[in-house]
Amino acid sequence: MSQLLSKVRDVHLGRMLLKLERHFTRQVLQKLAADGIEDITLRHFVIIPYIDHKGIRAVDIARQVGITKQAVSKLVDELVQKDYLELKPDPTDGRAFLVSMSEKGNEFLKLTIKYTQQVESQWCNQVGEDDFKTMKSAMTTLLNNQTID
Amino acid sequence: MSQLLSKVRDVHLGRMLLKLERHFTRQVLQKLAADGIEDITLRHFVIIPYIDHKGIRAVDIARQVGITKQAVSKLVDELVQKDYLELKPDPTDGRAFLVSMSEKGNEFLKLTIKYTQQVESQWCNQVGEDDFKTMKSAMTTLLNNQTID
DNA sequence: TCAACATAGTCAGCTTACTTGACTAAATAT
DNA sequence: ATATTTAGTCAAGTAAGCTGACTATGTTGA
Repeated sequence: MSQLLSKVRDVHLGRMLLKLERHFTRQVLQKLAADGIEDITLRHFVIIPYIDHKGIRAVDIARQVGITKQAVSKLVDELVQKDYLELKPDPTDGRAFLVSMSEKGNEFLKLTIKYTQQVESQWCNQVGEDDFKTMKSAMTTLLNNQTID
Repeated sequence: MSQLLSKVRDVHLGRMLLKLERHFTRQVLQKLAADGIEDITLRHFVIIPYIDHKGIRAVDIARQVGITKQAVSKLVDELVQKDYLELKPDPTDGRAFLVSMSEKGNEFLKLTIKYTQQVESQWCNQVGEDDFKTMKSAMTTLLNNQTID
């Protein structure tokens, strides 16, 4: 029995993924906080990669991220209030708004990219470049194979 | 700018980890549900690997899992109520209880091990055995390197 | 061409999975 | 023996979503 148990402990991939994600997030947030950015969490960052200069509708963010439009609406609201995002009415649809980056948003984005990359290269050093690349490409394959939202 | 954005989208490891974890969990739960087990979530399963036949105190589970003793207490309560776990007073400490597996708990555990392994081998087939092994060992290294709770 | 349906976004309230804080009772340390 | 720490509980708060009901536009097909 205790052999079974130790198997679970070591092998359980879901748990490993969860722990790693938590750690990754924590590290990036620490770096951001060190720069005085504490009004944003990586939760907000979940929608940021889907926003470009052309503008995107909340519903389209929701679809791509895989969360409800209500959740997106809340995130966008918060980010607009904090001046990271801007809203413009969609000229082609009277119901919709186009979400785009503000000046401040672009600055934040650059910083975040820098920091996520820093954490990644730290991790890369820890496991070696070859293995890190293999890990990431395996993860990419898995993500592409299963239809995730 | 849009190049930067696409970089974030592709590269952001934290997001990949989160999505994969979500998918892994969902798949295992589906298999359990197909067996009629719907009163347990992988949230519960988070503490289960730390429980053995000798018994363990809630506080020690909390320390190892990295959540509060209150959260553990709630999880244990639920699992005791559903008959997966048993509690015995700790003979060496009048304040403490020892948490251990019940019959039903052991059955559930075996099933869960089977299913997590099934999902893993599915994933393994998708990326190839070599890459899968590399991925997992890289993840293990990363988890061991950072002091996670 | 207008009635029927679909879609974008909002508001409200629920849920999950924790957290922090305050407490009791037992153990340990000085 | 008294002070401090520790195990577990109770209560309330919080984060980050969800579902459901709604309004205001937009699209479609009989």
